[in-house]
Amino acid sequence: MTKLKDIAARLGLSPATVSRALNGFPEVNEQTRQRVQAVARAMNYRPNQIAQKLVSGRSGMIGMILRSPVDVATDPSFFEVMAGLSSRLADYDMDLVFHASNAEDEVAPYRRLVAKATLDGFILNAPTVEDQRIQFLTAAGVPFVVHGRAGLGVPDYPFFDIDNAALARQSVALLHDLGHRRIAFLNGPANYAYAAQRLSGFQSALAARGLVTPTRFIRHDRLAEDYGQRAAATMLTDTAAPTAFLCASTLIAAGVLRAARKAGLSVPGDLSVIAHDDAIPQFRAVNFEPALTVTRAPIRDACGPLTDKMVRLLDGAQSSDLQTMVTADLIVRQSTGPVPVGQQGGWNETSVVAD
Amino acid sequence: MTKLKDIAARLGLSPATVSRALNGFPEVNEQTRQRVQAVARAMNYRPNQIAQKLVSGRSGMIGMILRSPVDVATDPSFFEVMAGLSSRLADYDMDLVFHASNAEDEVAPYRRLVAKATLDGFILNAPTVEDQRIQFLTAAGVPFVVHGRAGLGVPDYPFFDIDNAALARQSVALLHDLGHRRIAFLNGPANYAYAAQRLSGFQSALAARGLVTPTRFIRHDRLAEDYGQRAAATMLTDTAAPTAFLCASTLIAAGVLRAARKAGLSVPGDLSVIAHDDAIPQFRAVNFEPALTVTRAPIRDACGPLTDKMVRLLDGAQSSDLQTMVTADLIVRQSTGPVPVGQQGGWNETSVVAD
DNA sequence: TTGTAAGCGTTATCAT
DNA sequence: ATGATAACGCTTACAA
Repeated sequence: MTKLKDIAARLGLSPATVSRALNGFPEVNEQTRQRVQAVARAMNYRPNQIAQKLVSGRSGMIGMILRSPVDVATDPSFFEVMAGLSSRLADYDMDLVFHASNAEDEVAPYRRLVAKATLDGFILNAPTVEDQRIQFLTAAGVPFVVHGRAGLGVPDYPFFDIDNAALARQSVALLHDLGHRRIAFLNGPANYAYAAQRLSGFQSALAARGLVTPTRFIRHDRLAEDYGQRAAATMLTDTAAPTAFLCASTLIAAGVLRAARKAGLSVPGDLSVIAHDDAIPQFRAVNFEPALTVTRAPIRDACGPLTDKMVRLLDGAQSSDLQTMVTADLIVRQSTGPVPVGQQGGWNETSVVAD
Repeated sequence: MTKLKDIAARLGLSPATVSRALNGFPEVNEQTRQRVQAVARAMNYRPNQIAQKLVSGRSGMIGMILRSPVDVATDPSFFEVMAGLSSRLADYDMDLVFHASNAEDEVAPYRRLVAKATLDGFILNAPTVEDQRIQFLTAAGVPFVVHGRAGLGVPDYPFFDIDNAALARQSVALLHDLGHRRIAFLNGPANYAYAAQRLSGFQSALAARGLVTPTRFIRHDRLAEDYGQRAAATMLTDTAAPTAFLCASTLIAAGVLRAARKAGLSVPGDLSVIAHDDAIPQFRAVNFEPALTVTRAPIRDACGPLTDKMVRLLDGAQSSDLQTMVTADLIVRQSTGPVPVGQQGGWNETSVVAD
């Protein structure tokens, strides 16, 4: 391993000058800089990050912790996000450190890693409504950035999120404009913040239009195909069955389409289906039969912003300057259409009570 | 952050003594050690890993690189393994650094990270028959440990693997003893070493018993349910259909069971199914209907050994002392039974040629 | 514009 | 049994 001293010796310079030349300090002679850079390249010099870290006080390592059984099952995007983050961090010569927590205590690994003080910060995924990790890290004064956000309002930490409430509202608006009055909602697990946010948007959009959806037509579960199928199958047997389904993911929508097919219902003739699409490569909504109408916000778009926020946070930026909320695109395809004739009636308060 | 100097000052000792006391050097007075440890705990002292690393020349970081689209689809165990490894490494105060490579050049991230010289070594997953990464790291002289192994023989690097050839032989033996003569093999992707090894074991076991399986009954594809279903459905229409299926994973077996059901065949009455079971929580072979006969080797059992090997390798152990091959357990359940009467005939060479 | 020297927090080599 | 002191490879005042 060539070090600063070696290349200094080779050029008859001091290590300090070499360091300055390599790090773009303005005062060094342009000639010397050229020579230094040339020799550095020739000797295949790489700064020793450990040494750099010792003096800078930073480790250049960002932690990301998987909630072990939970995330794998509920968050198919986890991988995608990790891959994106690691490559973005690499642009800053930073690394992503991976750990896993078990169900018993999701905060434990944070406690351990914070105590070791080896990491510069954490990136959190899939926050829950009252996220323990956020509370711990806030109290500990450790820098972190959240992919998503807890609660319904604007929190006081850096985050990147899509406007989940708006996305539900957009979907309801589209369906309502098509004449639908009985809209079911197959949401994600209730403890996740995004699900709470979407539910809130869904409810407020309904209320604004004088609609109502009985609680038996609002479900919370893992983003899986069989959930979609089973829930839809059940709901479609109802005497006042939904004419439209809003799905938390394309996977769930796939299940709904399957249930519709089995029930002999055509989409969008008899039934409209809309979903939120995280644009995960495995499940391309365009390829659905029929092509799926979606709200779309590619999850990989979050990686760049999250990384930038992390870096800026470590450089001392204010949390309030590191908050981004993007709105999802509404892409109308073939799975949504006008409400079938004779199905224009809505649910009413009594059916809510009756539930 | 309390440092060595602080606690030394507090006790009127030198940092050196404190370091020795904390690191269990035999020469320090037992009294002093007690005092030092007490104060260290009281002051909540944590050694600065960066500083330790600078002097030791080690980073304490092990790299693991995901082959981006490929691994996610083909290797559902990747997560499980990463989680296991990270927690085992934590026992040694080491961390797992995650990166992702894209399809274009799977070696690129290794090149980059090796150049940075930040990591102590790499753990490789799912080696292919002629693994580029192994070739590169070997040439570069960088420590690595492989989960699995390339090729059919014993390589010259540290690895932990199951005996894939033996596993295929065990399965064939069981089926053959039950009278089966027409055994199909739904293997994993052909480029993976484990698939090549299993194929080799499969072929040799057949040969040893004077059996033959035409190539159209040996398939290679992703470990997915629909692969199992489609392949089985096709094969079962053959005039000399297989009486038994050997599947590379429980997922594939699930597909085969589905195909059998659709074809009106009972398992194990009309058809026997055996699979290899990596014991991934999502797909519990016991819960299959009927419960699946499997060769079983929990993938998480590899994490401890892999970590130990890595640590010992870094401590200078010989590669040849760091090679483990375990045999899978054969667990006979309800999906295998005697060959149906009238189906005892085997395939012959001509049907191979005819293929 | 460049060099000298101190320091980041440890561990290891000498002394004592 | 303990203490000085010198590393580890780099950055950064401060001097020149």
